Amino acid sequence: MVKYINQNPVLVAVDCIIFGYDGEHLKLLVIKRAIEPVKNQWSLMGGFIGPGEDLDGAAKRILLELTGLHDVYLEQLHAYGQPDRDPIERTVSVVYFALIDIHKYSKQINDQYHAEWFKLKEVPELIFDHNIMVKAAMDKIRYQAALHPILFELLPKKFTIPQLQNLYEQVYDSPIDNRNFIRKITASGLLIKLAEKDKSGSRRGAFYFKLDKQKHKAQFQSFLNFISKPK
Amino acid sequence: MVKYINQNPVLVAVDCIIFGYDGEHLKLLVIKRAIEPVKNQWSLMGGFIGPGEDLDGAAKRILLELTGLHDVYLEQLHAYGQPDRDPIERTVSVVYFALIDIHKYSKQINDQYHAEWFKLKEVPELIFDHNIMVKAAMDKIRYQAALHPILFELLPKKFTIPQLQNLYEQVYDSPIDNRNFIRKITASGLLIKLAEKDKSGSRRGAFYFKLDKQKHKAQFQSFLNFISKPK
DNA sequence: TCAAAAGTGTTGTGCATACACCCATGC
DNA sequence: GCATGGGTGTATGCACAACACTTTTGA
Repeated sequence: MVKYINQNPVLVAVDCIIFGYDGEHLKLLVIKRAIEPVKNQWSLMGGFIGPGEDLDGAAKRILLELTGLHDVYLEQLHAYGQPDRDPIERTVSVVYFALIDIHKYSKQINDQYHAEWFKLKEVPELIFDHNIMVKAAMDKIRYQAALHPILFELLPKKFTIPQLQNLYEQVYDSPIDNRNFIRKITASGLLIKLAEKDKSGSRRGAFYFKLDKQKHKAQFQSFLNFISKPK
Repeated sequence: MVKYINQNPVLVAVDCIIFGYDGEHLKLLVIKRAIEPVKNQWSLMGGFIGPGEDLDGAAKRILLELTGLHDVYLEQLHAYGQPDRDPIERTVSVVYFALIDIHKYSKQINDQYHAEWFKLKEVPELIFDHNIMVKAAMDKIRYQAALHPILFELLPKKFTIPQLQNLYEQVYDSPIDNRNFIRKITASGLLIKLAEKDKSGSRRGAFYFKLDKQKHKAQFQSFLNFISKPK
């Protein structure tokens, strides 16, 4: 079989930055690395691409392995290729980020990885360039969420407006005026009010809403301006 | 030296999508591929990453080889990893797009590649998945240009408002109201009017402007809304 | 004087912001 | 009855879109 001559093959890994939201805090799922080097240090979940597997496929596989979840919101973030980013062997990493409904994740699925959720502000030191990747992912999510309704991917089927608002406040790490917030959200027409209330957070209870999936899909590409523009 | 076991190294290439604007049309620079397979077919300019070279570095090198230009606007677009995208050998391609001032490009620089500029609408069939990459790059540029002043990268130091407007019209393939356009542009404060006029396009002549580089840098990250929102 | 492109203002509308109080309920 | 969080309305200003005519000047 013919090959390109004089080229150095390298390893290609896919790493996944997995975000979740428990109703209070935005969280990141990281694992204790199982192999040398830096075994047992905190790391993003990742793996090498298999033969016959494309990048998206590898990301889905890795996510499935760790979380047991299919059909997750997954987006390619960036490729990292510093020659020395992995001290053992040259490895180019293609990084994806995922937004999952944390309630669908069950710790039992795969305990071999010693996975743990950390609040975003309390994420420990990660191996290699993984901290940089996480920062880039947060920047991208803030950018995207300001224009497109991606944060719903983090919520369960039923959620309340206060939960949603808190999520935005977590992502942007700043308070939001709730009258204006509600107006924007309702104006977008993305939510369907349910009869049921969540009474866990207050005496009065907050109405549950669900996402109008048709509209969500239809409006995903248009610019929605959920977030006040920074002056 | 220790290595990861049981992994298949693959080739990693960097391909560059190079845009230029000649004052009339948005154009793409492609080359006639020099090596088998599909030798002599139209292709993006690319190359394999060298040892000791990171991805951005490889992109810069490739761009320099073809155009002779340093300090070009260059942005990573996406990584492509379909197992069979290159029929010879598994190759993951990390794609960058570049916006250059076409006047700085001189064909003499490097004629071995048989490079040619094509109007965007007349780009020929390219090898492998390169057409898909170009489409993705255009989508991204439209997205970016609607919010951030990136298109100035395509213009020479001195340019006229009609040129600039035509560039936006090329990118979005639709006419723009020039009163509203001028208002937005001047309101942004990004342009500095020069005394000189370009008399080549009309009897009356159009004033040259240059970019206020301070403001351009400062405002690059903020949302500018240059383009009317699609309803 | 005419053709061809450059340049210029106004108005209406909708959207974003700022801001403070009442509501419902369980204890 | 009171404490806690949920929910609601209005006034103001700004930014955008729609729209047509005058200016300049070389031929």
